[in-house]
Amino acid sequence: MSTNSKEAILAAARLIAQAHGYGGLNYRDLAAAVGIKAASIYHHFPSKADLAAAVAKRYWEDTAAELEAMAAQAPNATAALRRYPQAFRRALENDNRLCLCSFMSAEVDDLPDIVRAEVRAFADVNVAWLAKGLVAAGIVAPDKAAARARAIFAAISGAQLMARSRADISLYDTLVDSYRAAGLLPA
Amino acid sequence: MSTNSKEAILAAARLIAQAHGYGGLNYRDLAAAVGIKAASIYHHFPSKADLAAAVAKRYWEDTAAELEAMAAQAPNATAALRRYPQAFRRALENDNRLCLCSFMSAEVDDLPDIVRAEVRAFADVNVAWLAKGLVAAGIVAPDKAAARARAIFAAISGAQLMARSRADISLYDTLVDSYRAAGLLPA
DNA sequence: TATATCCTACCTAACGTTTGGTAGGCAAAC
DNA sequence: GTTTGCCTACCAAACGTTAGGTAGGATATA
Repeated sequence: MSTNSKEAILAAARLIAQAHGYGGLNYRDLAAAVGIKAASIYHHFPSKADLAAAVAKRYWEDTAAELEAMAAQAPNATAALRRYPQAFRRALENDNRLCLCSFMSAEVDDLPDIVRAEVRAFADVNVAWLAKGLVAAGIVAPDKAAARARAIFAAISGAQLMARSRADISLYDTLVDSYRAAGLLPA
Repeated sequence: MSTNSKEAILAAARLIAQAHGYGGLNYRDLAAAVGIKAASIYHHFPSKADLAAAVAKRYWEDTAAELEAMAAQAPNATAALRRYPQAFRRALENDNRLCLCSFMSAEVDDLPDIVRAEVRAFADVNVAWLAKGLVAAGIVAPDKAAARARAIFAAISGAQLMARSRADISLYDTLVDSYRAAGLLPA
């Protein structure tokens, strides 16, 4: 259980923070989820801020890898873009959880600086991937790609938030459909 | 200061919850903001859950009144719809705050039932107003108005969340512009 | 080969602080 | 003379964090 514990802490903390936020993440529950004692977490992370920053960093790194894999597997840029909402759907599928960085965006005033930086990196990763895809698919001109990418990211985040508040994953699907029908997402 | 204190508590609690959420709302800071002692809050509200429910209820009541006034003042339904994003912009203008119910939607797992019910009522109020306006403006058919209204509400919520995380109100404006350009909102 | 030293991973126990909430009193208003 | 509004003074529980210790494995020295 050498390096495994650190990874287990990271994974469990992510799940807790996706359901309860940074403020709702506490060492006793986290330790219990991992199967160790609260004080033992300090062997792996010097503080809650460092832990949360590591969790958020890992979160956007995993998301970046997932999006790259999605782009690589799709037959073309349009098909990859069409699958983008699936990435956010998975959090809802996973016990009605929220995107970690949506939750932390709400808590931004109470976040340590190092955590806030990682939360912003998550948005940057998403926007960059979307912008690249929008240009490759010929949907928008390169100079307008970033703005459209941000709009898609924000709208998808909002859809996930609303669906979560009702614990209704089909609501997420119909919201995505509405975005497509309205022309925000490629149909 | 008879009924005034109760109103002052309600108002101060709303501002705190819009910045720090339900979990971040605490009696000592709230009392300090009002200018009384923490224990005195219990004279007006029997518990934190009751206080938060009252705050959320007042929040959607105020929003409903504000939206009705907006509809009444606008020359037509399309003009009223165009002003909808202004309602959410005001929270950002007010020290980069978030919609109370967006924050609480994220915290939904940790909310007392009576609070959760009021949070959902807020979304219902917004969706109903939007749906009515969309039909009146002839933008969508009556049977599709609710779905489109939900999409607009979710997208605007997401835009506010993203803009808040960057403390950048101009980002909110460009997101709204993008929604208009894409066809989600009436241009 | 035996032993001394160090590191890793975790523990128990407690720290000071903050949390929501309670008990009881006191002054003014009705 | 009871109700209203707020107070002081607490409380138990939970919070992030620290101190100090233990068991076992790796490494270096004799």
